[in-house]
Amino acid sequence: VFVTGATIIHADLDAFYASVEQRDDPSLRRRPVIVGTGVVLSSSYEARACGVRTAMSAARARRLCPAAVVVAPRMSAYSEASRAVFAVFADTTPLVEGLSIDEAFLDVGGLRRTAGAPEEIAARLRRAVLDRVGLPITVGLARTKFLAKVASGVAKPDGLLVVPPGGELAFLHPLPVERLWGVGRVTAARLHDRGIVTVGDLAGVEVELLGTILGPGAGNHLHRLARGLDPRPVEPGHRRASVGAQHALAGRLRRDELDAILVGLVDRVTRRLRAAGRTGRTVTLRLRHADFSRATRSHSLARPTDATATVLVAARRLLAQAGPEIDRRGLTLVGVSVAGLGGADAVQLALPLDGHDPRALDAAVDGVRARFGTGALVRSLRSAAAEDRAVPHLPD
DNA sequence: TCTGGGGTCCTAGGACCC
DNA sequence: TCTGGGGTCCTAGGACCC
Repeated sequence: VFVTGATIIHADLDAFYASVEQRDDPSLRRRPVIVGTGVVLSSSYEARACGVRTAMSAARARRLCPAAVVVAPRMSAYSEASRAVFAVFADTTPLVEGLSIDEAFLDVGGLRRTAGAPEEIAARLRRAVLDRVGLPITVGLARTKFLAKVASGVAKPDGLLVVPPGGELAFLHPLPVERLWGVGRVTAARLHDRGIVTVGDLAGVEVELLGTILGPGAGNHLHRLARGLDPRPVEPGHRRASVGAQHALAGRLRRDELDAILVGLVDRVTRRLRAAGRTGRTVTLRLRHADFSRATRSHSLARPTDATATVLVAARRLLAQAGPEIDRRGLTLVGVSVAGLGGADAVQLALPLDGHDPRALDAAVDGVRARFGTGALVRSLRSAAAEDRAVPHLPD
């Protein structure tokens, strides 16, 4: 058996949005802070002490915590803080896999000679994020991604927890099943019904029985996790697979108001696609009814697109298709997303290079990038590939 | 308790293909 | 005419995550 040390870090900023607010406004420090005026998007640990939780209505949060300061979210400030933190990650190791705006996996194996032991790297990373960005961050260190993630969850806030190799099951088995990544309200209730409360209980259940409770896929997955088995490597360069926007509605709307909202959503999504140099094929309309039931309608285009008009036509058709259901049940949320995204990687692979002067191609590519940015470069490469031309046209 | 906005992954049936 | 075995893609729903 080949035993390796714990080299995978899960780094997770504490109460991210609320911490950015406390960093930027000293009067908020050490006070309960709630971010979000409709529902709670994030809350400081001082607010959590009163029982405030994410996704709770802001009204209830105020009742629980009358002393709290409620602030409107500032998404651009959070994006900027996220970029700064990911820059610290990138200075630590090239093997960074972002999971969301405020968390990532880092593989620090192989850095022992240049950067020291993983424990030292982890401690230094926490200090660097605090010094350079001014935000508290919790780090879990373990042999697998899953265990590192569980460790950071247990160590929060402002903590560092190492799961020593060989000590994985002793760490894992006393924990409640809710700690497992992928066990939410529904799965936890199903497990509790059968007396499965801890991860150790879960590990003791036959995988076949677990399959009958949760379905074979989820049963197999959780059974492996409960025994500490998770071979997934840290994969840098993960790209998002969809781009969406949604809007919650208050009360009944006229048709033209609904269409105006739809246009706004499609515009937001396609702008973001174009800014990222991405295109997508599958347009999905997301609906929530007055009784909070949900529905989706989707359509796959013949070709990927980032064009507002193309996506809007598809979205309007899907909305018309859902019309009768909307009339019956009312509508409280509408969303549009585009998935099946292609990008630079796929385009580069599709470029025909045989028989062409690679220097001329490089010069053209560099020219587009320098003058028009990466997004325009990707689009021109894509159109070149689609028409089987080696050298992309420069955009107007 | 009364529910925002952004995502990921899995399952399952049906159409269609070889 | 009816049929096996293997596969992909599309659509819809649902659980889950931050």
